[in-house]
Amino acid sequence: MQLTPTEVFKSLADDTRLRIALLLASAGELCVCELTESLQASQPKISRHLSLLRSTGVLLDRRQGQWVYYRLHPELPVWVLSILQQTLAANQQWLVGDLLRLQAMERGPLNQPVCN
Amino acid sequence: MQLTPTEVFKSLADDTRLRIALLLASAGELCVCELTESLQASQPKISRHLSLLRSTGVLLDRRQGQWVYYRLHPELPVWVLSILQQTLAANQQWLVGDLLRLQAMERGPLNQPVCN
DNA sequence: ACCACATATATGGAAAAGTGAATATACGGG
DNA sequence: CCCGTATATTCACTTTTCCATATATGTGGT
Repeated sequence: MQLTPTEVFKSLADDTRLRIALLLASAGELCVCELTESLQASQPKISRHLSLLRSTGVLLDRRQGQWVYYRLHPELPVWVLSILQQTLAANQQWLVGDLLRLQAMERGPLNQPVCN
Repeated sequence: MQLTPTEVFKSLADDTRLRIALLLASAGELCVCELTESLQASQPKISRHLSLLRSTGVLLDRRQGQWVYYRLHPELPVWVLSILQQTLAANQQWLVGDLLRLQAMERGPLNQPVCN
């Protein structure tokens, strides 16, 4: 994963993608339907942005049953993690709506997401 | 200066602009001709990117005689400064060529730039 | 006033990014 | 095997971004 600085910033230079990355930095792991609900965006839109973040190596996905879970790539360079956390810490207000909608989704048994 | 996280990342999501920002984070203040030489780019190209960074509030300019000096905006939110410094520290290799060309430009008397 | 240099802006075109709508694929359950 | 749900991809389109070239503005020196 040869992630140049410009590639990193390009990856995060979109409202949807930045919110996704910060939500994952905050929550650890989320499935597509949780992100779709939290960000109030169409499913294809979320999926396309996830695909981009995955292909640049920022995110890692994991399929479990019907759901696909995304998280920050565990081998993300430390400085990238660091800027994500700095951005998250300094902009909680900007994310608060998304986080509230996320909390409002109760998880089912076995901690599985409940998607509509 | 209401700088949303997305605006910040968009501002830095270009090779030329990111290099400019990191060079300024490293050197403090540089004039346009120093940036042009350091980045080996055309003057209009540098100027356009500087204009963008200035209009988003990331950079501040100061005219002195024939030269216009740019620096990071002194009222830049701390988290933005922080991510710039993290990015700089972790990617010195990526900038080394630009920095060398910068050093190679001797400044004249009164610490004024020597263009060309 | 003119000239040389530094910097900024305008113009036009090419490439890339972002989007909704439709469709495709994958999985689990009956 | 068929169906419903979750996710991914394709298509057609619009918007944005980036660039090179040309031109304009501003400054200092002669």
